[in-house]
Amino acid sequence: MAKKVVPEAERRRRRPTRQGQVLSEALIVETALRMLHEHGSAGLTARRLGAALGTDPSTVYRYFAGLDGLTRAIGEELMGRALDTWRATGEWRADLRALGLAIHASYLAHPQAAVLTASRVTGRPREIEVDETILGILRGAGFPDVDAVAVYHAFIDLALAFAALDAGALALKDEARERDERMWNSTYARLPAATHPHIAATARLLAERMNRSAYPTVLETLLDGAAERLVGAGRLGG
Amino acid sequence: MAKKVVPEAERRRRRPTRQGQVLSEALIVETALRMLHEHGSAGLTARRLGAALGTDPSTVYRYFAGLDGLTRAIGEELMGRALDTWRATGEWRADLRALGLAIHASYLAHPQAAVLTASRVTGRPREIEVDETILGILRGAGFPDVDAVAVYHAFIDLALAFAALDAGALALKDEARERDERMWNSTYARLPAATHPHIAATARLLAERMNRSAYPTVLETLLDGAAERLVGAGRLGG
DNA sequence: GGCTTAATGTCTACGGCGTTGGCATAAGGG
DNA sequence: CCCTTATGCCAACGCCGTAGACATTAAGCC
Repeated sequence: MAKKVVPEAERRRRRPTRQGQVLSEALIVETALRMLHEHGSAGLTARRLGAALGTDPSTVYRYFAGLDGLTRAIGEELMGRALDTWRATGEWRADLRALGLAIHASYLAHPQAAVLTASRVTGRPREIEVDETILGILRGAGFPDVDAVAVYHAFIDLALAFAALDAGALALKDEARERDERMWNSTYARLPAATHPHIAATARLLAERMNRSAYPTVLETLLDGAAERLVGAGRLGG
Repeated sequence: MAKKVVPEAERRRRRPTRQGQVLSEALIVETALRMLHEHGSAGLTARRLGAALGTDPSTVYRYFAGLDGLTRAIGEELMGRALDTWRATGEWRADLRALGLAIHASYLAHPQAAVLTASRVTGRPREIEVDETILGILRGAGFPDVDAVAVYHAFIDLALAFAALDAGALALKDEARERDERMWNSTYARLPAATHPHIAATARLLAERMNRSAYPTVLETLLDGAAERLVGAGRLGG
C-alpha cells in the first residue's frame, strides 16, 4: 500500500507535474487504457505510465493503491461506458439483450484492459449501478424475486465470463499476431479423419465459426430460458 | 525463447540435478501446480520453481519455452485430468453435462493455475481430444453438422469462460482472504433502498446465491436449448 | 573400456519491474 | 504573507524473466 491515497473527491491542490501535466484519476485511467492498446496487456507498468504522463512513476501511487487499484478503476470505467451507451425501452428481453451486448462490446473495445479486469468484482459505483439496473428490469418484468436473482446471477456472470474469454482471444491476436487466429485453419483442419473423425468432418464449419464469439448465441439461449421461467411463474403466481 | 527446447519424447540423457533430482516435464508441471497452490497465482516464478526443484532457475528453460510455455502445459494437464475423470454413457445430454462439469471442476481444483490458463487455447493433444469428444457426442446424438458445431462452440466456450471467471473469484478468496467474499454481505447489503431499491429488496437472496457458481444453471439452460434444436432438426430432416 | 560429442545443468549478468521512504516545493487557507 | 501539508520527485531495495558462456556427464560407438 502507498502512504495514503487521497480520494479524488477530496483533492484540492492540483500541483502540476514538472512537465506541466495536471493529474487526475480520470487522466491516469485514460492514459493507462491507451498504453494497454499500444503495448499489450502486459505493457501497463508504473514506469511507462509515468513516462506517458510526464511524471515520476511513484506519483501514480498518490492516486491509486498500487497498480492493482488502478486496474480496478479501469474495470469500473469500462462498466460505466457500457451503461452510458445503453438505453431502456421497457421491453425486458430487448433491454437485457442490449445491456448484455453493451457490456460485452465495451470490454472487447479494450481487450488488453478487459483481460486484466473482466473477472474481478470491484463493488464500485458504476458496477453496482449495472446490477441495480438488471434487477430492476427483471423485477419490473414480473419475475418473482427468487427468479429475478437467479436470472440476474446467470446474466451478469455470463456477460463477464465471455467478455474475459473473448477479450483474451482478441488480445492474443493483437499481441502474438495471428498465431492463434489460424489455429482452426492449420492445426485443427489438418487432423486426419482416422484419429479425429468428427473434427475432420466439420473442419470447414469449425473454421468459420470459431473465430467469432459464442456470446450472442448463448445469451439468446439464456433469455429463452428466462422467458419460460416467467410464464411458469405467471401460471403459478396469478 | 530459450536456447533450444528438446521435446520430452526425444529426451535421452537424464542428468540429475546437483541435489539429486531427476527432471521431467511432468515433474515440473506438478511442482508448478503445487507452488501455485502455496503461493497464489502470482507466485509461480522461475526462481522459486528452481528452488522447489533443487535446480537452477534457468534449467526450466531447457524444458519449456519460457514460463509461458510452462503455463500452457499446465492448462493441458488440467484439461487432461478433466477428460480422465469422465466416462461416456451414450446418453448425449448426460454425457455433455458430465463433461462440462468435469472441465469446470478440474480447473476449479487449481484456481490459481486456472486463472493463468483457462482463457488460452493451446491446440495441444488433450485439448483436441476434448473437442473431438464433444463433437462426437453431438453428431452421435443426431445433430446435423451445422447444429453440432454451433452447440459445440457454445458448450466449450461456456465451460472455459466460467472456469476462468469462477477460478478468479476462488483464487482471490484464497489470496486476499474474504475481502471479496463478504462483498455481498457488506457493500451490497448496506445499500439504501432509496437509491438502490432492487438490490435492497433482494439483498438476502443475492448474498445466498452470489457466492456459488452460475455455471450449472447456465449449462442446463444451454442443454435445454440444444435439445429443442435437436427435435427441430429431427422434424425437418426426417 | 575408452573416446567423442552433445545434451543438460550451472553460473553470471542484464535490464526491467512494483513499491517505499525521505525530501523539496508550491498551493491554498487563514 | 505565512503555515501547513498535499503533492510531486528522487534514490534505492529486492524481486523478476531470460540469455550466454561454461562445466559436466550420459550415451553411442568402436
